[in-house]
Amino acid sequence: MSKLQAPKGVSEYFPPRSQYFELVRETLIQSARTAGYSLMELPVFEDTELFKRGVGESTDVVSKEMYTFEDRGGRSITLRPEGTAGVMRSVIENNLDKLSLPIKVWYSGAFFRAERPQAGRYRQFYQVGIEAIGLNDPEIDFEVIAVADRAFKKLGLKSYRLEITSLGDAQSRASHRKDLVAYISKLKLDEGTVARAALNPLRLFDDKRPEIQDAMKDAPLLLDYLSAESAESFAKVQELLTAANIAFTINPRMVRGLDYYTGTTFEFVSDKLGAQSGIGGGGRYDGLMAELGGNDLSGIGFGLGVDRVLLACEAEGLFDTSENKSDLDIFIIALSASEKSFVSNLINQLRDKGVSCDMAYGDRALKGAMKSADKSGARYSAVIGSDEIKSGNLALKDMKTGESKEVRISTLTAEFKTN
RNA sequence: GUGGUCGUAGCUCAGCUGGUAGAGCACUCGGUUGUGGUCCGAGAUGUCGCGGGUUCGAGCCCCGUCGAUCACCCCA
Repeated sequence: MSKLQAPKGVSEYFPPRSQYFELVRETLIQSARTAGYSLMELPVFEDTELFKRGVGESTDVVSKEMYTFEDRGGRSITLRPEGTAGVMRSVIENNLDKLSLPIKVWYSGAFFRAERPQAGRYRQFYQVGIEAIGLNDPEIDFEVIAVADRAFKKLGLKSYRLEITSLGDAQSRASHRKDLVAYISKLKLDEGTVARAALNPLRLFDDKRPEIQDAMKDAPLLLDYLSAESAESFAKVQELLTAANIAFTINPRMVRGLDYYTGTTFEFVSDKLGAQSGIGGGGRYDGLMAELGGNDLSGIGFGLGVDRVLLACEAEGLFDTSENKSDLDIFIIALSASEKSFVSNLINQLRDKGVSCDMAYGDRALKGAMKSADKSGARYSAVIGSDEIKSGNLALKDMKTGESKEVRISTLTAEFKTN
């Protein structure tokens, strides 16, 4: 008999670390809210067809990483491997694009990919993403990138870089692809690599093996094939980033794993994380909405990996784990069993008024109870015995300074109002 | 999916060439009458990931399995 354990490759967050997970996620979301994005809460499973058509059957994500199963009604269901396809489906289904454009939404939640796990690569992982749908303005491209960058800076992240490129429009890609395929056909490659190149020749740019990188050294770059329009738009995005003091490098060899990307494409990479270093990425996706049966609207968005951003923050030592972080205003101790119900009642009333508080449960001696007060991280503590109940006063002790002052129990709430 | 490394108390780890387990931190209690964080003392804790095998005997050897981890692949 084996003991129960979590399925392979899932990440779990519990105290005390969960507070940092929450902080990271909230900071990412807050940045989106600040820029006018609204919540989109979507199902974690969708019709398998959505991802096949949206993400692309040639991608690894769809061809070998999806959690697909049949439900009891015989439908093929897939646990969402990414967020954009679901958002587009919902936008189309609910006619959101009939309202004013762009539609700006954010989402947050769990995503699923059946990969071999590794630090920073989980089978269930968390993303915060935004989508701006309906307009193709370089200003929006800039906005999306800036929302991500602002969140990272707010968290205090420093050791990361932004890489951008443009995948151009359909015409740009078609003419480049022709030359690239011709170039690759002259290379001596192993079978698997040839197969990958056949699906998407751009993928070879991303191969980390030195011999492939060497072979691709002189390959034609998509950036050199950009149409005048695409080039102009890409230049504008760079101009806006520069003006906003957002450092970036142009990486003409950057490849994204999802097939729907077009135009401006970007990736945030931490250099503290080893192999799974992408902490977020995104890009424009012309044609995705039409492919899914909607109007032919352009869109751009990103997905940020909450797990990885957390890992990056920890690697940069941004969280002081030595300090007791807590929202508690006060921790109250009943001196003996006879005062326990009085204290229980008191903290219940304090909570009604919005004061966050806790009490010493169990039958610990005063010393032990003080220890739990200390560990709770509460700002103040108070002991209540028969004297306090008789006089109606208690000694409010500041846990940082050790000083205490007399306060009437009936007006205790007032002590915390100002905070 | 491919290859490598690892898996011992809640945590971090030690355990010599096989003789049935330890340290630090954390935890609980105490250092006389109602106040924590330092100090001192005492105490509890493990089916040594799981299942087989070799052996008189295995935490140490072999096989399998589960999980983690590193790289590839891929990506958040």
